[in-house]
Formats: sequence, C-alpha cells, structure tokens
Amino acid sequence: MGKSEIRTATARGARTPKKASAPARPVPRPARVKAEAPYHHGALREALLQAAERVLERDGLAGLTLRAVAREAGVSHAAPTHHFGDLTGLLSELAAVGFRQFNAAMASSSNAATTPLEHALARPKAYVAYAQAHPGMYGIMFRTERLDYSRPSLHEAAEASFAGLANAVGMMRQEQIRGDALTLQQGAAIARAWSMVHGFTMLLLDGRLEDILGRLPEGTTPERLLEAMLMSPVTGKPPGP
Amino acid sequence: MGKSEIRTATARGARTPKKASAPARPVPRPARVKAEAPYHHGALREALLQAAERVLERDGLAGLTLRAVAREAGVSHAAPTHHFGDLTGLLSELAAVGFRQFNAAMASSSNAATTPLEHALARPKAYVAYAQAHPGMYGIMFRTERLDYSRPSLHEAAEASFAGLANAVGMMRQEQIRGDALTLQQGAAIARAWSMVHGFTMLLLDGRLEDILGRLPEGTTPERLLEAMLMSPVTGKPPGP
DNA sequence: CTCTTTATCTTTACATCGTAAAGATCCAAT
DNA sequence: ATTGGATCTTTACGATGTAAAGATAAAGAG
Repeated sequence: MGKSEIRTATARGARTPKKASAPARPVPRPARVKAEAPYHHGALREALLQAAERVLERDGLAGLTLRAVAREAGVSHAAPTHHFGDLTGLLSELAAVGFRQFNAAMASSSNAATTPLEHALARPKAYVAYAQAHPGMYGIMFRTERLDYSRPSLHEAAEASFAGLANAVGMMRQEQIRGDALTLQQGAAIARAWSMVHGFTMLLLDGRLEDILGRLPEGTTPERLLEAMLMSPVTGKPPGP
Repeated sequence: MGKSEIRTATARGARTPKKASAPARPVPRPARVKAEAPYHHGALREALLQAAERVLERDGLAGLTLRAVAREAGVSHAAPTHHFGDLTGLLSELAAVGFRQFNAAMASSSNAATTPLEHALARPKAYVAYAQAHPGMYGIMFRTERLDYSRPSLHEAAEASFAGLANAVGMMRQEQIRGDALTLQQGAAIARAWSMVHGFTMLLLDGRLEDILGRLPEGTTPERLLEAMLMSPVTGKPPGP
C-alpha cells in the first residue's frame, strides 16, 4: 500500500463536461448509484454518516477515522470537515444516529410487552440487546470521551433517551414523574435502573462478566443473568427467617 | 514549537565520561534527582509509569501518548518501546497500577467500617471515591479498549479486584462463595453490585447524572444518591399497602 | 441569458503519533 | 580485559487530524 488515499470512485480528470444525459431533473442526486461521481456529491452528509456506521461495524472504534470514512464514501479525505467540522463533530452526529436507533428499539420493545412482568423486563433486555447487536454504536454513545453535547441533534436524542428511561421507571413505580423535580427516592430509582443496565452492558461488552458466567449453571445466558439481577432485592438477605 | 521533541534533561553530548563523583555505590540509581541523566536510566520502567500517571492526570486520556510519556520522563521517544513493547503494553501496565491502588483503597475503607450499615456502604463509596479522585486512571482501567489482559500483572490485579468484590457480596449475603461454582442468585448478586456501582461511576464521570442531580432536593451529593440507590428495592413499589 | 456569489469538494501542507530498524552506550559475565 | 547482551537514541516511514488555498458546480442577480 505505497501511496494510500486510494480513490474508490472513478478517475477525476475525465468527466462529463456539461451534463450530457438526464435532461434537467430538479432532484439534486436522483437514483444514480453506479455512474461516475460528480464533483458535488449532493447528499454527502448522510452518505458520510452511513459510511461511518459501516466502517464502525467493520473495523471497530479504532478504525473509525475521518480519512477512513472519507475513503469509504469515495470522497477526498478533507471532505468531511466541511460537514462536521472535525472528528468530534462526526462522532457526535453518529452518536445521535445511534441514540435515535436506540430509542426506537426501546420504544418498540416496550410496546410489544403485555404482562406487567414483560413490561418490567422489556426495556432492560432491549437495552442490552441493542448494545450486543451494535457494539460499535454503543461504544460511540457511551465509551467515547469525544462527544459534543452542545450539538442540538445529539443533545435532543440523548435527552429523549433519558426521558424514556425516567418515564419507564415512573410507570413501574406507578407514579407521575414531574420533569422539573424529583424526590430522592425517585432519583435513586432512575439512577439505579440506568446504572445497573448500563454497567451490566459495559461489563458484558468488555468480557468482564465471563468470570461470572463461566461459574454459573451450564448454559446460563447473559439475558438470564440480567433477569435474575432485576428480580431480586439489592442488599443483604431477604428479611425473612 | 518548531522542532518539537524537546529533551527536558540536559544536553547529551557533554557527559561525565567515567563516573567522576560518587565513589562506587552498589545501588544502580541512588538518590540522584537533579544531576545530568546518564545514558542508562537505571529505573526507567518505574519512572515511565510514574510519568504516565502524571501525564494522565494533567492532560487526560487523550494526552497520554507514548511520546508524551517519554518527554515527561526526559528520555527519547522510543525508549518506552523497550520496556512495554507498544502503547497497549504501557496502558496495560498502568491499568495494573490503577487496579492495585484501587484494591488498596477498597480494602482499607472496608477495614475502617464498624457497623453493618457502614460495611455495606463502605466499598461502593470507596469505589466511586477512587474514580472521582483518579478519573484518568479509572478511564484507563474501564474505558480503554486497548488493554492486554494476558499480561500477568494486569490479569492478577484485575482478578484480585473481582475476587474482593465477590467476597464482599458473599459476606453481605452471609454465605460462603466458592471459587469455582455459583448459583444464579449468587451470580446475580455479584453482577448486580458490580454493574450498579460501575454504571453509576461511569455515568457520574461522564456528567450524565447531572440531569438527575439537578432535579433532586437542593444540595444532594452524588454520594447521597448512591446511598439511596443501594438501600431501596430494585423494582416496583414496596409490597406494603 | 450572462455574470457573480456562494457552497461544496479537492489538493496541498504540516505537526503529531505509533512503530520499526539500526546505531550508540553501558553493565556484566566470562 | 574483552565480549555479549541489555538499554537507550537516532532515523525513518506511514497514518492521522486539521488548516489553507484552489477547483468546481449550483444558485441567484442583473
């Protein structure tokens, strides 16, 4: 790989000079999938985000660089700068995409639940399931230090995630949760639910629960362990005799 | 900063040729603190680890590079390679140091507890306190993907941390925990304790609990929230009327 | 319709980083 | 005393993030 920076798209020099075919369509970049790339991409921002997601799933967090994303999208390495400012910007927008996917998964799983027990377990299970299905995305959302929450898209998506969680905990406690004030018990319940499922997910993704899982009865899955975690008291023995 | 790679130590060319002063001491590098640096450092490995810890606390995880550590220690940028192999090696050894500090803090706080309630809360509080006092170290230990647990020092230190946790949970449940086998309830208790405190710590360090803390009664500290988390049942309302 | 402006994308450049390889220096065993 | 090996430095290379300047196409003004 001597020269690097290979353009995946076609050569740049010989290009249609004046729009030969396609007699004037209003849409900036219609259904063109395999023609030669024009100088102006037309929807580079979305294309870059999708390319970033592909790179992330394929090469992991370490492989997710600005230049790799540009390569994947078939544009010059400096093209992302114009749309995202810098790497933090790209990561932040990608994290926002992740939060939206995440929120959608949580909502649909919650809607599918019927019994109270299912309702109680649906969201935590969906939480872990999303992280296992998209470990790279989850890493972007919760492992990276380089996120800019002042970006509206990220702020809103993360906020919605938190609101959904708080709401679910409130429903489970059968009380209304006001947006602006919480009792210590309410706050503790929310923080406990979030901490538990988030901590479990991170430890699971990092392989740090293998020690426990390996010592459990044969064939115990992480899901089963999570269920058991959620359905027993926190500290000490049950107060019975 | 034109040339970079500034040597913090003195110039290299003019050096004592044959050990002029200090008439033959057995210790390789005695109490020399400010003399000119010899070609062979003598205790570079430990010096690099200490330098790395300083860089980490000063510049954060992003500033912790091999070259920055070498600079801080006053040696050439390639010197760390010989002792740690690569960046993963340095991070892994530094994480091992962190786990040892961490284990010591947990043990001492546990020993200082007297009442059963103190015993129950001492370790979680020490856990969070360590992470708040050394956020960089905690990040190295739990946020970095680039750790090599096949290194004996890291493996042992992390294992000891896990054993201490499992043991503490077992004590709280007033049962003996066997090393090789766990019931689902035991495993769930350990995973719950670890997930909860680890998740809480990560969310706290990432500032993601600000939303909750800000809505709590005036002046509620993270420690108080943690206490409340640990002392209430997990799901649903208490079974009373 | 033509000209100008502006947004988008490319090229070029530079400092920094991790890592490999070769050279310099010193300790230690023979 | 000499040689071998460990320790540290120098040099080099490819990759990355980012800035700046140039090229191109779309949009708007006249």
